[in-house]
Amino acid sequence: MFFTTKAEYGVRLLIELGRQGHDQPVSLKAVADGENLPLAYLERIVALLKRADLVESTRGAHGGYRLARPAQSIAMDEVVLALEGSLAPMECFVDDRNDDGRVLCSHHDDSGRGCATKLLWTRVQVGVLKTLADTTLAELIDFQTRKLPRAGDPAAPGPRTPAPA
Amino acid sequence: MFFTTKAEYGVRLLIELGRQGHDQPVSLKAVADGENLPLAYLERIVALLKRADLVESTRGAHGGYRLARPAQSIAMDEVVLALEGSLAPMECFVDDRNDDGRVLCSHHDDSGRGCATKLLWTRVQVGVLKTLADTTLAELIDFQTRKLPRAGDPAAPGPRTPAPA
DNA sequence: GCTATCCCGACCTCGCTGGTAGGATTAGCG
DNA sequence: CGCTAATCCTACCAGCGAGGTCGGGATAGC
Repeated sequence: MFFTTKAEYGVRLLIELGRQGHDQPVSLKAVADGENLPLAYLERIVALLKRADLVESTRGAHGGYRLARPAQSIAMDEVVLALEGSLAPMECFVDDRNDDGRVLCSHHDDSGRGCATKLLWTRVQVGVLKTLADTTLAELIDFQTRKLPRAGDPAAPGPRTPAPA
Repeated sequence: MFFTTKAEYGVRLLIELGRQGHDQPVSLKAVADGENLPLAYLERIVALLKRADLVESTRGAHGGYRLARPAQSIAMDEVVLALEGSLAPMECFVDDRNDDGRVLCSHHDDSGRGCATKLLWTRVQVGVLKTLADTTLAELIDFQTRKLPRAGDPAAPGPRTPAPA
């Protein structure tokens, strides 16, 4: 299991924000109802996105959230990093403070020499980061709206519709 | 955290087996001592590798394990899959039986339509699988022996050595 | 038969995930 | 000026899987 539900819920939240325009904020309750997610949990998730400056909020009645930048310029590596905290494939990748004597991997005690597994995990990590960085939020929004024509829109029967903006 | 210590320990075990020849089996105790890993835990890990036909065992005194195939033909996707069980980036990827009403993701209830996150996770999964499949055990063994000249071998000072073998 | 080794299942502890509870603050609106 | 809808914040909790231990059984060399 690579990612937790934080990433799943957070990405779906961003997609919902992106589907609405930037003109008016969207309340978390609306997203929670629409996506069938627990509201209280969503609150904690959106806080992560706000701290990463991916969304901005408006408090008070009729407040809510909206994207802080256009969806085209939001890459998923930034999103997942904000939601999951890190993308280390192995525990020893998180940081260097392995003060206690536990020998989870030889990356430290070997002092860099001959750690073959680190080569492998690094390759995987770089690949994942690249995959995420190559996917923008706009791409996901487009993928979704292309298939879900906004709940009650008898036109556009097939996936061949040219997306008339 | 993508992978658990099972993958880490299992890969290091395979590397140790590969560094020894195929002529005589290597006991788990030797590996556990050399890599400083808990023996009892290693036993359970090697069982996974054996079930996947990646190693073969010899029981009794002076028994042990050895690679079931040459290291060149062992790709890491097979190894990691055997050790971790699956490589699903998200819980709903594990299998399709989501009988209970939990709404972890919309992949199911949406019946395939409009699930943008699935697009993202699929991309990541495919990328990881490809990265792992492109790395063979022989490559890791080579990387390791090139830097650790078998504990007391003043030749081969730099990484430029042409790996005689 | 002794010992080294593989084999197997039960058990345990701990941290994290996923979520809830309850409130404080802020702002539109009549 | 309240009321209400919303963001914000902190503490709490249950379940589960990771990581490991333990004890014992089977098997083969000497």
